[in-house]
Amino acid sequence: MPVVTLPDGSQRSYDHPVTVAEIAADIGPGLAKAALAGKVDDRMVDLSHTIENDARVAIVTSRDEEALELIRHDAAHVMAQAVQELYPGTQVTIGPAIEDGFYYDFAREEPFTPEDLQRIEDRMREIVGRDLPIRREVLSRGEAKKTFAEIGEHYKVEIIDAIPEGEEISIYRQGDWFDVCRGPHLPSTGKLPKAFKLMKLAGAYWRGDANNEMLQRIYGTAWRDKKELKAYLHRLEEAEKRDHRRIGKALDLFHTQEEAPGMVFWHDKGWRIYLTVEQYIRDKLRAHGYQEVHTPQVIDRSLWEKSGHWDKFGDMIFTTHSENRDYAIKPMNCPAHIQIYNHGLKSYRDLPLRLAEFGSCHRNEPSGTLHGLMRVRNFVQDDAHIFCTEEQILSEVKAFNDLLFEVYRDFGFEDVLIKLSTRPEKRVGSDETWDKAEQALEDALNEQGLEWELQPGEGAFYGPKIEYSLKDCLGRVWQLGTIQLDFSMPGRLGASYIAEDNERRTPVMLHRAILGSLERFIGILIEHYAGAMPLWLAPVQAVVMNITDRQAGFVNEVAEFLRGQGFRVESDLRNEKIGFKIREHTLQKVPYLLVVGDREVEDRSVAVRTRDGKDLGTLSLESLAGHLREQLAERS
RNA sequence: GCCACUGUAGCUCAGUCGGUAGAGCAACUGAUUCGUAAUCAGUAGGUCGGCGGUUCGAUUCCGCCCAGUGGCUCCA
Repeated sequence: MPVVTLPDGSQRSYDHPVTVAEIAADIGPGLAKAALAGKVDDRMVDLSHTIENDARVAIVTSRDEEALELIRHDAAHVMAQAVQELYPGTQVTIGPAIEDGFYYDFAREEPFTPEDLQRIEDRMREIVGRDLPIRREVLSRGEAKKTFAEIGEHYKVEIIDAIPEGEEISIYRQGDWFDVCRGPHLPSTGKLPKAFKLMKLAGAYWRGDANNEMLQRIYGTAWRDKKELKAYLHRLEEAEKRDHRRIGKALDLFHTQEEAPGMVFWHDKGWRIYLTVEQYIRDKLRAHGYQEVHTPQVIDRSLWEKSGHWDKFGDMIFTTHSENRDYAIKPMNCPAHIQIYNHGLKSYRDLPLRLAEFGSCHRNEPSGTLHGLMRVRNFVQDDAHIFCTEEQILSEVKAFNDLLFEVYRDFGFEDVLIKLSTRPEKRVGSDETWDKAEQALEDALNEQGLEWELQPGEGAFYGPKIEYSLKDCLGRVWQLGTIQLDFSMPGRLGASYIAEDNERRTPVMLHRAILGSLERFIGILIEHYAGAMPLWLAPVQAVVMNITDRQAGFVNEVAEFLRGQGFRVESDLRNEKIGFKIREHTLQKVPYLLVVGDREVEDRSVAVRTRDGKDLGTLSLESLAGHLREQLAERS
């Protein structure tokens, strides 16, 4: 008979199998009322779950983190019930809990409208009000399929078919409505907090396959109480204010327009950031033993046919035509770098050879994927290709990791997601080579104490890779850096070197980028800093402003002095109140606001204020320049 | 590319149940010279994303196209 161990270590023994609900009631009536589910040996179960053997048991209430997933999953069910009540004939498919909420995919001819969302939400509240008991039933595979086939739920039948043999098939019933589901669920719909909101409509392919029909997905968010919901909605609003597209417009950094979809018009201020980033990387690469090269934008189609890109990515390549020749606007730099490598005979003594380029690439990305600076059709990669021997892979990957993290840290990024992708089914190269390569990547990550995630089978056909990603302000993950081994292209394009034993060998090629695309990286930077760039990146580092016309001459003198020291400084001599100017330049996120009145002219100084509203007092020009230099060195 | 939504002044947005449109900020002009987040007054500014259709008349209704947004798929 079961002995139950509670989280505080206390034990209760029962002379009969007990349900989680009974245990909760046994502990106290308050807990019985608050109980939402149970956790038995760390597995979430329904309150009605019966415990027959000794186990560790915890009662899950709305105070527990685990309750969130439960609530969200239930919200999905309640939404599905509401939809089917309101729109008969709609089929349900799947509806999981996700980060911050839930969704459910429906199959229905007619599209849902934003007004429908309000109706559905209202009906959900009504269903919660009905306080329908939620009951679990186990069915045989045949029964389950028959049950859903009878009511015309064909997708559910497919789902049941996909459940592995031997696994229990359970359905959950609330009122007349039911769904196949592993559970667990709340004991009744009345336990679902009314802290949910339907957020948006979207299309989604059945089973995530673009060849399948498109379903209608409704996204919602759900929380333990109204306060949490409100906080979440507030967080979304705040995140929206950091959106790089919005800031890019407000700070006059760049724009895009219809005539050049997916391509960026960089304005003066945005381009200053761009050039600063580029120059920073250029210096780093030089210091780490890279050569910088530059290759043509337009290259004859025959080279892309040889490299294999024409066949594989033909529809993504922009082309142009002249005098009976077809050209590709280069979608990537690697074949061009191999052309440079191939000039002159290479010896093993030349390896590793590292060729870097700020390579402008054009790719005709599908229209639906474009997104501000994050996903564009014309972008510049901080690209480089390292030609080396198999033995050099490990040390090159390690050197790259060091360089990458050094760069990310300088830009203020600490939170990097790392993924290692290994051999896919369709691939080139021997298993032995893949073994060695994958091992080298893994060893490099482990030896450097980095946390990473394995993505088996996700590598390119030509080699395994590591990807480094950051999140944007809305939590969307964007890949920046990558290092990919390539066993295919050097051979295809005839790259070779003479080894120690005088044999001709094919080098391994490592494709690598730290920022990925400068466009995307700057997008991430803008969101990370909400437009308030650190001094070294700020397009305008300081604005000098006068209080009245009397100080105009000295303002110009100050601006000249600072520019002479290499700072990006502007002056604002407009006939406006000082408060007005301060406000404007603060909103423009200028790090230092330098005010000159009669007092400052008198002792040849400036009153220094930061964009955060901090008053640094009155400084002489020399001490101000010194302070700025310090801040630059700290990259703060 | 697929599904849904959106496209009105430089920006943010309102509006027209079909009779050629309005606010705030910005711009311009004038006054003001005022010490740390918005000085006052006036003026000007729009083929209502593009092309077609219905209509006496379309920014408004319908169709197609383009672009953007949110997802899905994709991302060498």
